[in-house]
Amino acid sequence: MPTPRTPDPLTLEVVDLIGSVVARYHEEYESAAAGHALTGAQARLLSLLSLEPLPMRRLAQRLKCEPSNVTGIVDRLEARGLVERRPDPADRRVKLAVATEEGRRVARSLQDSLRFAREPLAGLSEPERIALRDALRRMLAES
Amino acid sequence: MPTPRTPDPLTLEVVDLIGSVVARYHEEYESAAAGHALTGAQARLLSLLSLEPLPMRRLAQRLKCEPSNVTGIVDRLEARGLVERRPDPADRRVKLAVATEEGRRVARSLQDSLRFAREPLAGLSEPERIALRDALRRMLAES
DNA sequence: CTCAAATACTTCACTACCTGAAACAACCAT
DNA sequence: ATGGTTGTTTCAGGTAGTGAAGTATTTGAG
Repeated sequence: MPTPRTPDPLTLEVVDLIGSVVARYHEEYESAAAGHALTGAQARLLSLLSLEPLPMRRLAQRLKCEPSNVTGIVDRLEARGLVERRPDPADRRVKLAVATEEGRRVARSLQDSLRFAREPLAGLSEPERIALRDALRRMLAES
Repeated sequence: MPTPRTPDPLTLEVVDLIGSVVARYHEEYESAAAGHALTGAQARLLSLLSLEPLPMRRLAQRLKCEPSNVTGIVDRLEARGLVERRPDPADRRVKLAVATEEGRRVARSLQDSLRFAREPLAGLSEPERIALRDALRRMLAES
């Protein structure tokens, strides 16, 4: 019901800039993933697992997709020795996906190559970064 | 070669917030597209065509993918009457993809439902929006 | 305790997306 | 004229994603 008619040019420009940031972020993420012979989906899943093991079902929730889809992505990562399936001692229905040593190394290296929004941010002064942080926080607040 | 070791917590938080904005933007874009029975790729292509007809090759460049991929996406949009292929009078090799009347209507409706970064922006004052714009501009400047 | 419902995962069939190679037509420069 | 280049399509092959059906396990109601 809000969504003012005829948004002002300033707002339009900011929306456009955000679109550019999104596009740029994606490009860099995909290319960083490709640099490790991973697809975007594989990279996202592996990053999650580098923090902690997760049941397939939780992975699906985090990735906002169906569990049947996660099966395939984990299959492919498992075939490359980056991830393992382990039984959950507490519930024999669930399988924990856990990153292998190699998987964690790849995930770490991936993070390191994600320089976007680290380099560009270097061009901003501290007060500017604070202002940016606050603006982003407020944009995300109203969900 | 820059990429300072041990980035400060403020920078890390901003990077994280940008990640959230990107995720949110994508969710909303995909769901707006799905609301019109379009996939994300179809929606992006149709949006481009709603501005001007484009040769297949240009579409591939804009979408950053291979021309052979564009063929399929245009095929599916054409099957639904949202896009047409027209010969380019100036060069008989090229085919112009042009949005039909219906296609332009769908594209317009899609834009309207893309309220992200319009609603959230409403929470920011004008000086804040200007600061945000400048920060984004500078982030994108150094490519 | 028992057994029916719910939960976790996988498999299958299907569609979309995406790439790279090969084919074909049309253009263009020599 | 003709050989190289360009624009598009087709094809094979692989990943991503959904939804339905199937199996195993857990849980809860009686």
